[in-house]
Amino acid sequence: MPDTTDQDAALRIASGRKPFVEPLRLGERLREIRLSNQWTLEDVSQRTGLARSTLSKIENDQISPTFTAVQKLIGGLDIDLPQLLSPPRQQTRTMGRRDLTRRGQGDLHPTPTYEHELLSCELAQKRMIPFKTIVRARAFEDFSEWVRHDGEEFLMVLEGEILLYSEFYEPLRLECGDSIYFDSAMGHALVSTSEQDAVVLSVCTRGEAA
Amino acid sequence: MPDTTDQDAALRIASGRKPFVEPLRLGERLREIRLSNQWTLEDVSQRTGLARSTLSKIENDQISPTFTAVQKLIGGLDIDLPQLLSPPRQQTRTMGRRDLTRRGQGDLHPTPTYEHELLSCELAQKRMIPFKTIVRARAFEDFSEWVRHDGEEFLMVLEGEILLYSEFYEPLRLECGDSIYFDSAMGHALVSTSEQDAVVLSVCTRGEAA
DNA sequence: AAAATCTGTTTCCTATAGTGAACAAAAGAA
DNA sequence: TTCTTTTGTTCACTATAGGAAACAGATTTT
Repeated sequence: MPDTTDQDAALRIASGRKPFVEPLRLGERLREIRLSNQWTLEDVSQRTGLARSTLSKIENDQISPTFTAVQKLIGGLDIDLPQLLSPPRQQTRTMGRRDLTRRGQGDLHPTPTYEHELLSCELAQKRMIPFKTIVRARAFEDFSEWVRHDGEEFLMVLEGEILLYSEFYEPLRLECGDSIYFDSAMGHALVSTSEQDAVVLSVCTRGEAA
Repeated sequence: MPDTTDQDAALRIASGRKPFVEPLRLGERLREIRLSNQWTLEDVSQRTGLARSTLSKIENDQISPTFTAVQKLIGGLDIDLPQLLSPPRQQTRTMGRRDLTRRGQGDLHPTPTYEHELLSCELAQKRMIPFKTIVRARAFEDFSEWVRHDGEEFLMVLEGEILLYSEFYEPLRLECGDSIYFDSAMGHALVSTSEQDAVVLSVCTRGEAA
């Protein structure tokens, strides 16, 4: 055995890393999730493909689920593993915030091509950025280059009609009520094709998932 | 089963979460960690308390380790679980995806109180879930309990007029064009107050920040 | 009320994860 | 070379996880 081991052990202890993993009451957590969604064991069974009995045993810590079982769990319950393992539910579960924006009362940010109206802009630390945009541009040439930003964007046409130019696709005609979801790192640009300027509602993601 | 469940189910389906979890080459990852530390199977056995043979089988994907085994692994190797599971760091910097939904062409998911039309539901693994909802409910009593789900929600009234009931606030009247952003873990419920059923556009966040 | 349906638990049984020993291949040590 | 020692894999066996069905308690129906 190489010396590495001892040294690593020493470092590990020195680092103050918890030498033991806490019990991790997985069963407890599972039941918590199940009940909070008001699911019965049968429901969860349907979702995960695991037998009722198995689920019962897991919840009562009578068995230690196989990793494949855990995968079925997180898949079926549509949660991710950290969520399943983080019983510390006291996680400053930010909840209760609210930000109202009356029609036309958003923050205006005009540009040559667009006129943005930022919605819900009093709320910081949010994971989505909603805004209403009046599309002034009338031709693709109005843009000096692609609009491009990290994350994803959802967009619905509220008024008028637009042409969505994008880096990897042919231009797409969108009419009132149509919507589209796309990766906003892909270059994109909107132009109005209707008589009056078109109006679209957009929502972008912000920040980055780990 | 309360309405909550239906909506959650709808959202889950809409989210396009892959029904199966990918292989998750845990064995490969384990070997990677082991070799990078220049440990032998015996070393790891010492550290984790698992048998050499067991470790070998895990590395070769011949067995699916028990959750207790996984705990021994992360404890003994002094790593945390995400570390053990995040070898697929090749995270395709997804860009270029696109999903168009023409007006009225979304997936319908009716419930007693709402009629959801899921938008952009062909795209899996997205960070937002957009949907258009016809609000059928006419009174708060139509709900058996609060609608509630993790994450945040943005909402804009497209047609009609609604009353937004929420757990921590007084009911709020929203008219066409008004929008609001709130933590959706806070109980909430919408009712139409206009002649015809109101229509709102909602976007929810999904997934969990680590 | 009884009957029928659900809930969660428990009882088998089988499928499989985990262990120790045997194994073959490689690496030193003589 | 030959004899050890150490590597990883494979075998045989035991321990245990997972599933079908039976179970009892609660709830709903009739």
